[in-house]
Amino acid sequence: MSAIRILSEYKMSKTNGRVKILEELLSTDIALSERELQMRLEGICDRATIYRTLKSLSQKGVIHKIATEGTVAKFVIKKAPDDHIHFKCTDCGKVQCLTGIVPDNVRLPAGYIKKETNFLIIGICDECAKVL
Amino acid sequence: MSAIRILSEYKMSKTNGRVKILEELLSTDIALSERELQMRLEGICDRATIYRTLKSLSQKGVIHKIATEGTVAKFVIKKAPDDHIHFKCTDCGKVQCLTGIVPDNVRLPAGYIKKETNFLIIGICDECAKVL
DNA sequence: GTATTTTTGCAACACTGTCGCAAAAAATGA
DNA sequence: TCATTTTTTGCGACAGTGTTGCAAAAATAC
Repeated sequence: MSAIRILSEYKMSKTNGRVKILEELLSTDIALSERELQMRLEGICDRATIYRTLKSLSQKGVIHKIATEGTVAKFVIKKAPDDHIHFKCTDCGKVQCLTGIVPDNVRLPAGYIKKETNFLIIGICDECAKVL
Repeated sequence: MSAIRILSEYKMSKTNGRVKILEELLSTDIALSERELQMRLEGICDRATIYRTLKSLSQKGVIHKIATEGTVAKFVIKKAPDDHIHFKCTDCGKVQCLTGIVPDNVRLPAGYIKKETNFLIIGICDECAKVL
């Protein structure tokens, strides 16, 4: 799916900034923060624009917002099914989707309604563990 | 377990602020942010003290730091086993532990090392769902 | 191509969390 | 108990995140 096609689908104007932000997100499996996006885009657009775009895209369900233990939120394209797990490496700092691992047994108690999940495991990724 | 006893156990000085913060956390199942603690403590101590106390307590494993989708971290006394799930209600904003629900099937891929988990389900809690 | 709608960039802002440092409080130990 | 040592506090300053109002600019509609 191309950036432009996604924007069309959700009836969002195809501005330069949005296209570039989406292309950047589409090009990686690693979750990016606003700041990391800004670095990669080399000032193609303003901070506020990036925040606004990320907000729209996550409200429309195109990307997933991940709360990590720090202060910053990170964002990834939604490819995997909804209840998958994210992994944050304390060594290299990368946040990635762990596709294929869906936690079972997460039935909520009676009366609770699920809207969304945010499952994060913090530890050391395979790459960094090799070097240890 | 009393606040003072916990502080003794971890060899932390028993200052007024720390005792009150811990008592507040012990008195509820709902996760609180620094801000919410400050409101409840009515200025008994400084912002910085609350942050420092929360940091120490979570490093020692007395409380659990929960990253919610917003910017703020929330904290609860650790009662339940480590891998339990937290629930955030979008209606009343409360974050609570869901004891008794431990997700199965969360084996990490080869090479990954788990340190900590942060499982959050976002939705509507039983109390708020009743009123809908 | 012009009119309308949407989005941008900028600046300002509120808020979270951290830190250094001097003053204050708690622990130590005779 | 009181003096000494150690730890913690409060304050102010700070860096970073995310949001917002508004005029200018860009994209869409006709």
